[in-house]
Amino acid sequence: MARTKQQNQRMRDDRREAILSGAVKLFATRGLAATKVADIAAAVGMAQGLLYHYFSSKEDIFVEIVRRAFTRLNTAARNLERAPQPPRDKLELAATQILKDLVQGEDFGWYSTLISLASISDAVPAEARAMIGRERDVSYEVVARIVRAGQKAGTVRSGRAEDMALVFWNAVKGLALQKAALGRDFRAPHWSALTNIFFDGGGT
Amino acid sequence: MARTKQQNQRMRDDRREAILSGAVKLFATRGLAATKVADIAAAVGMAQGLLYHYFSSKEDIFVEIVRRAFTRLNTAARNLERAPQPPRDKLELAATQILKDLVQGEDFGWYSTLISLASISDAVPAEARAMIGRERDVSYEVVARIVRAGQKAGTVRSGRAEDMALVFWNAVKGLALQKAALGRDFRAPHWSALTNIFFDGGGT
DNA sequence: GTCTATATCCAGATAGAC
DNA sequence: GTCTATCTGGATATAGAC
Repeated sequence: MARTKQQNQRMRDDRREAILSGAVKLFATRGLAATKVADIAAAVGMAQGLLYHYFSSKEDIFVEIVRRAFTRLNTAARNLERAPQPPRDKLELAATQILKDLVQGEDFGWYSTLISLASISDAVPAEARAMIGRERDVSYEVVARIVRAGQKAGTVRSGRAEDMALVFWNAVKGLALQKAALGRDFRAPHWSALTNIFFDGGGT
Repeated sequence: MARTKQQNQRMRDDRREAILSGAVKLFATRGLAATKVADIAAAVGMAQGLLYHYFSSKEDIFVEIVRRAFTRLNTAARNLERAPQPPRDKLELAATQILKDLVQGEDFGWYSTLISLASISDAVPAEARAMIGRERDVSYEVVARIVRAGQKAGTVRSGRAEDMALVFWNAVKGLALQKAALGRDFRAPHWSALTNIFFDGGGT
């Protein structure tokens, strides 16, 4: 008997999913322009033309991935903010978690890298640019608020909270790029080298 | 009377120079693939075809710029290492100088961004890849050595020197990307947010 | 040295058979 | 839904006049 509408929709979604997740790494390592739709098709194992049954263009795929990247990153940031720990522990948790994701080759590094690339390029679809403009600051602000709370509690060093958040996220961004460049040769720093930005005292 | 060989060579070099410096910003903001030679020609104000009298291909221009980027960056790093200041002052000097270059829109940010992009992309000329492999570590090692000297002198916090160098340069790399993305909207952090990586105590 | 015009190639997107 | 074959546009690189 025929499949239901829901099942068909589900299969279609799964296929779109496969395309998206195959394309992330390609876009992150080569950029939008240098990634050929033939490469994406090869990565997911389908014919080139078939991609166009799921997405209307290469740029469409790209925009969808940028959307997804921000959704995940900003959701993670907001979850961190709502977590029960005291501010200092939240910052340590963020650092250790990010570093762990990075060495384990989870999505985080690819998404971060993709956003970094998309942010600087003029050669990116307008819709992606607009999204970046809207979502860009969320995670910076989350960390800055945690820092301020920690300063009030006396567990985070003094100084401009925004600046610390800026340096922290940019260090993370840089490390994600580094990981993308070096692959398995990447050696992550100890988490304390990152939290040094926030805390006095105690080395490794 | 006719120009001398030297004069002709000089004029040719100047022209090459103009092409290179026009192309840096384009490559850094759009990447190799998305930068058209027509864009470069427009930026320097010459006809598209004329570029090929000075460089044999777009990739050739790219490789030359990567070479130049490393030359400048690594020279600056080595000069820092040889400077007369004590280690702690060298690290402060590096942070303040880099941040100053970044806000003033000097070359540093573009070169840094270009190397970041070129490092992750598989879609880059083999010669550039090879150069990156050779030159990549120089500035990390310089900073790590300064950190170790500072630790010996008791002016830099304890912890793995390599990790601090890694976090420092990746924060710088991230900030350069941020500057590339935001342009004149970029607000640099206070230098102390960067040197927090190395030093205990005293916020801004 | 500099330009305009063009050959050539390659990649995105489409058509149409199965 | 999936494939192969093809159309089409655009960008690199070259040719050739001035």
